[in-house]
Amino acid sequence: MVGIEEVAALAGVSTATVSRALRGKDHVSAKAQAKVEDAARELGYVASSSAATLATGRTQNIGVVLPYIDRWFFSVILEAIETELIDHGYDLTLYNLSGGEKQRKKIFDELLLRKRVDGVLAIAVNPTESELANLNRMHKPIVGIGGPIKGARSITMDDVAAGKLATEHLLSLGHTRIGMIRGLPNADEEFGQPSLRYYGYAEAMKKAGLKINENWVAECDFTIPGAYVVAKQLFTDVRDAPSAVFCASDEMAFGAIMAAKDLGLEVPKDLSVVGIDDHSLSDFFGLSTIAQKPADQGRAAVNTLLDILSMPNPEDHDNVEVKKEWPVKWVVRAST
Amino acid sequence: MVGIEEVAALAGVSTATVSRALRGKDHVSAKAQAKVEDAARELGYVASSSAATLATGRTQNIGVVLPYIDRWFFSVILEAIETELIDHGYDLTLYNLSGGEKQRKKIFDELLLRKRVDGVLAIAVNPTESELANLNRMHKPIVGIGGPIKGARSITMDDVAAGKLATEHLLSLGHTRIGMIRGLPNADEEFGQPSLRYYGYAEAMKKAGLKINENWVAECDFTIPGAYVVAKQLFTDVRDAPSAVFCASDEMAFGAIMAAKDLGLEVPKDLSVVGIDDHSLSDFFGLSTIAQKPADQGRAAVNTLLDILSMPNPEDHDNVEVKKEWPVKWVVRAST
DNA sequence: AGCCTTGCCGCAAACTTTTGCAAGCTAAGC
DNA sequence: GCTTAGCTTGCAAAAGTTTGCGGCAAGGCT
Repeated sequence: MVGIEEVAALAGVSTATVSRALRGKDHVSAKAQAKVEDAARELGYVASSSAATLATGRTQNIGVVLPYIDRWFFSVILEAIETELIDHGYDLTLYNLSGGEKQRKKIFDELLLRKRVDGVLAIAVNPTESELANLNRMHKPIVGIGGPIKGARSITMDDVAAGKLATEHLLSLGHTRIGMIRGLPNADEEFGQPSLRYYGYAEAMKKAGLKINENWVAECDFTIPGAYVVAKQLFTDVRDAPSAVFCASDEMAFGAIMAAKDLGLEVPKDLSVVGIDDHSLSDFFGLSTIAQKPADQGRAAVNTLLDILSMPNPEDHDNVEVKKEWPVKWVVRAST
Repeated sequence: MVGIEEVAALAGVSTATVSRALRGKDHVSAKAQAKVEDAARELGYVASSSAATLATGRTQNIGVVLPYIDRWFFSVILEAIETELIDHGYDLTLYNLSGGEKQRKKIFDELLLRKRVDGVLAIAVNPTESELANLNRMHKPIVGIGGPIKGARSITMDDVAAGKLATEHLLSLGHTRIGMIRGLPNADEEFGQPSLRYYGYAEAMKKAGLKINENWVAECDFTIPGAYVVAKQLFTDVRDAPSAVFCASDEMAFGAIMAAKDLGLEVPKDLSVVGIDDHSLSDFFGLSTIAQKPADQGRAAVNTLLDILSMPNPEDHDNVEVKKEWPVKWVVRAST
């Protein structure tokens, strides 16, 4: 293949000058610059990134670790991260944890340490202490999204506060018969979001002096069909049904709204529904919800990580703010 | 950082032996093997992939190019590809084309050519001749999914046949008043799926001796809300509404089903609906559809690409079957 | 005219691993 | 005991780029 030497020969300069010219470094005269650019274009030269990595120690590549891709939150965030990284001249290599414990071990103990990435973005993944120690040893900074990583920077919303906020919104509308559709507590979410959002709900109810009716709290996975089934049960109990329901995610709320419709209930006349996420379909369903803007979170995480990487000496890394609490925003629509 | 020399020193062998032992190559005695493994473990050594790439010319990394991530077809396929690649010891680096023409040029003319990937998987992306020529020049094989790439291997379903099949299903049920919700013809899909599926519909109608009623063909984007709006119009025209509708995608079909419900129509009594995809929610909606199994397509594409890469001399690459027509499968549920 | 400064450029080392080749060792066969 | 075959091992070159350092040229100043 055509290497830097061929370009140097054609341009009549040394490889050092070619390297400097092509990366826009100082100390290259305008005419040398032009000659090199012409030669490179003519030969169709592009530098080998492995050789560049070897020489510089920088890969210009970020590893992204996440448990799912085919879910709203994750795919939105991934798309945003990818675009932001490309804009900054970085590549993205993807590690999906869906392959179980063995695969996770391989990813953390080998793949991320092989000088293939400069840093790591962990989305809703909580590294163990030893995983974190390994990354530290290799000077690979990590930034978390969707859950606070102990000892690392992370961008994450306060799930308890969000649950509380959503519930208080319903309370402020005068509701007292408030139910909740929450995630399965044993779901393999690494940070226990299913429970956190429930705690917020419980807290708000308690503060308002209301007791929680256990018949009004249902558990299911974070999907439309899951919520549809439990919601139908929840609303069927005519003599004692909630007048409002807080769903731990927007997709659950969609299921709840569809269930209500199928039972002949009108939203919000007979039933108010709120969710958390501001999913792309929430507008369509007229769902009042708490926006967590995953794309913005993703971009913020990228920039935090790139800030860390731009610090020349690793000991400065700790000067970066350890935890950014992500602001959430109310979006009130027709469902309340 | 700890390199291969430290390991060699600790194990009391040469770096050559360390390299061979750690990669399970022949000609290493059992005791040397053990010593090396112990030393490597003790030092926490993992080989630098850039140095390995430089020496071998193989990156063990595949570039995946796609236009969207946050869409059902793409996220499902991506998840499947990632898992399959990891299983085969490959990494995946992701290139998202959402950044416009400039970004696309950068990706094809630089990023993919830098010896950072061994091959390319293009999902619903149709490379130009010059993009393809560049990849060829660099001996980077490419395999396409979701559309036939001229001059390269691809895994793709026959969209015309699928459209025909779906329409014939409705015909076989006795329907004659068959409408279609199709994609916008100017949508920036690279292979014109929106039109292809319509052609299949048109063909089937013609074959059955039926004329297409232009009032029964609506255009919208490939989303639930988009289809909901046009479906509502389609079904409202009481004196002359279709009795069945073929939707170019399952998500459109969901929108159509919801619109029908909101108009008080019963599916399938008053209206039959079919889609294409077998989306994860299709079961929930009881939608009859044509399954295209994107995860299987993704895995098949990975294996095709890896087959090509395993051939020692590039001229053999052409012996790989040029185009695999992907089989589609009927899934009949309650909507017809 | 000579000296100094400034700016440009090239030499060569360095980054870390893989692998062809040759050499060394062991064991078996005569 | 010697030869030979065959396995194991080490040496050193090679992969392609970046970059510190020193050299050189040109231009300005005295």
